[in-house]
Amino acid sequence: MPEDHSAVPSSDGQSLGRGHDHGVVDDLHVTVGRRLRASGMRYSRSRFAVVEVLADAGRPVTLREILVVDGGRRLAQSSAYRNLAELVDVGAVRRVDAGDDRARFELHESLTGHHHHLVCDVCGRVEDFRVPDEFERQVAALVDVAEGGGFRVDAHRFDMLGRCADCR
Amino acid sequence: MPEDHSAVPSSDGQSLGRGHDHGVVDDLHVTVGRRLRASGMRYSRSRFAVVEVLADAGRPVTLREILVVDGGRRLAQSSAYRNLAELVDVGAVRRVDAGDDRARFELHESLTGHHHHLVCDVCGRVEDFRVPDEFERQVAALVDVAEGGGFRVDAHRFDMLGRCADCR
DNA sequence: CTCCGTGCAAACTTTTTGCAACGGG
DNA sequence: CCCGTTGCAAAAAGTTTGCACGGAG
Repeated sequence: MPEDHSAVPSSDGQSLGRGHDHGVVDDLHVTVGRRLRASGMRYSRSRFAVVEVLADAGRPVTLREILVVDGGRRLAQSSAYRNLAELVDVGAVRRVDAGDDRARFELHESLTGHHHHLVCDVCGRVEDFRVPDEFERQVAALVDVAEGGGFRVDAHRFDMLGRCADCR
Repeated sequence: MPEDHSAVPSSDGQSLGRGHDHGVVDDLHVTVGRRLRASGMRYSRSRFAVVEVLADAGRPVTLREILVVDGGRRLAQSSAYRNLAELVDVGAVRRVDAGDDRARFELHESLTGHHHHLVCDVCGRVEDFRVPDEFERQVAALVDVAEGGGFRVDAHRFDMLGRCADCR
């Protein structure tokens, strides 16, 4: 199921930053490969390419954007869907709901850090948005309230919806 | 576009509570009827039935749940989709994303009051969840941050994802 | 009488599945 | 060689649209 903000499903609790100069990307692939192999899967060229696209984008991307991977080589739709589902399963990718009909995907928070989203209602573009710790502490308090009511909270999502700078 | 937490699109800024004993439901229909007519539409039997289902549920419901309206009378799928789209347009209904493939709908916040959701990853059920004002004040602060970055915030959504009491 | 609203069926879009061929280890 | 992975095509699922009929105003 999509929208998983939970802790790392794998056992290698590594958390990688994004946007750094070097090394980090290698770590990313090492980590993803490890998680796949831990579930008996290979880190194939297609999967690698998918992860590259997600890492380069730095924001949730639609399936269509992912299809053009590996510098023009076109990945079969079915393979893309399968790869993404597998990457979601091993906790390397997260599915993001933007309110429209298109599925969007981003690297799992265990790889990029916890964040939220700004969703443009016009063009559908989704940008990452990090919030102060104080806010997350408030969220934690709400989690307690919900759990007191018998609901087991695994994750949360907080999105702002509106118009991005390009569409206003 | 779904997920509209914004202010009342219509001009009759009425806000109705839910779960009260009587009168309120009538007000609900009066308000919805007014908003439809303001856009040149009728409050037909089908639309009335759809609103009834949403009001009775008190939580976001799937299209399938809406199809069985009016005590067994089955509404055509196309009509349901059309009615819902129209009700969304006039600000009487809001579309809710639960992460699965099924569309869900609830009465607009201008009719039920601002709230958030508990989404069960297992059965897909969505429950309403109200949060303290203090939290919303924090949200307002974050809205300012986002707008400072050039993003015009129309609404926000905050959902907790996990397992409901029945599925844990 | 004039439109709006409805049902039915067909069309569309997005996602999933079956199957044979491919290829890494 | 074995078995995970891929591409292609077909199938499914959900949503939208075209069209003619029926009913409200």
